[in-house]
Amino acid sequence: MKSCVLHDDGREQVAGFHMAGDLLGLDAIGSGNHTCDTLALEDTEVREIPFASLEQLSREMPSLQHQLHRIMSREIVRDHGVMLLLGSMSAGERLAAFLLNLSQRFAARGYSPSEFRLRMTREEMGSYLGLKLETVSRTLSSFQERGLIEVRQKQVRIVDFSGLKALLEQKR
Amino acid sequence: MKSCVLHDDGREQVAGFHMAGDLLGLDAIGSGNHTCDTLALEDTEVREIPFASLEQLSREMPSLQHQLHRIMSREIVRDHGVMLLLGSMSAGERLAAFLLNLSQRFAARGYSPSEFRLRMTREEMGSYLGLKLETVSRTLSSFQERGLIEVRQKQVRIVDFSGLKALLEQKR
DNA sequence: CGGTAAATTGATCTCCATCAAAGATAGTGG
DNA sequence: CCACTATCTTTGATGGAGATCAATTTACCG
Repeated sequence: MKSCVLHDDGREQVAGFHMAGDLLGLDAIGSGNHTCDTLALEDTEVREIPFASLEQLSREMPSLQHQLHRIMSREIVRDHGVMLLLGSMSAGERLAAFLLNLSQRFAARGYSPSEFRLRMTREEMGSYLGLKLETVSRTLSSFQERGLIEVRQKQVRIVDFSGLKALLEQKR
Repeated sequence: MKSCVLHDDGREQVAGFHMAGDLLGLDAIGSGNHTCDTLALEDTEVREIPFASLEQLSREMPSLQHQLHRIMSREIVRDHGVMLLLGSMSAGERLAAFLLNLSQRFAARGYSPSEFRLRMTREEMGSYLGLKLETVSRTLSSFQERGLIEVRQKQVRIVDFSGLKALLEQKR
């Protein structure tokens, strides 16, 4: 699924992509309404948890309470990572970070870390990474030319993990 | 105060500026260690709240529990706003948004919304906004030429609020 | 009042956005 | 089953916003 924040003026940006098991909607607790729209990119099963019950339960179960706080905290840390990405990385670095992140998350769910199908369009990736779809496409092509990955439309295979990681660590 | 996330490779980015009454450090709950360094930009009084006691107390006081969740949720929403800014706004829009945000926060604390002193350097602003210090300086100068603000080093006076807001709403 | 850090301003360059067009893919209906 | 259409992707050519490099100027502090 993808979550989009939308600006007053109509501009919108993908704030995150979600996979099986992810908890989402935490943004609504503060004000009562959601600041994101979330859209499924493929058939998806969703479980709704009323936040009031979660709060009540977590009062009785300290471990649940703590777990909830961990999840919210992680979301904040994740967002900081994205801010770093958007604020100080080049197109290539952004794509490399994105692919490695996806790879990790697929692996955590028991799928192959090296071969997967992108569920989102180039435009959605670009929106998330602060790039235009053409730049996303070009950068992926260049990765392929350099032997880092193989792309064919939405199908991706990571060939050279350390090469991708090197893209992120070289600067300074 | 300013909070900086630092990347493995040494790059760092300002993740936020804090003012009196702000709660900070929420990023550490997940992993146990802080992913941000926070640095005071002027003499500051800080109160430490052990998170364990906060959790315990909030189990006994549902209103406190809810308040805590609101604060964490707001932090997430705020970060999404910054992501939108970094991902899809021009230098001028970023600066305008930044100044208006500061203005609001000063006003909320009983200070003048139109005249204040920037506590951070141009470089720190730039780091937060994903810009270089020269661009920050140039953009502020251009705002002044256009009669939107008056700047003299760190001292800022907002002359034309609606003009600044218009910068944010024009697109699309 | 000298020394250092910060800010301003100018000149040039680079990366990515933009504009444009051609391929690829999937879904639809005859 | 296949033409037809809409959407997505790739690739090329060009332009522009902001980065980078560089030189002053201004403020701050002991």
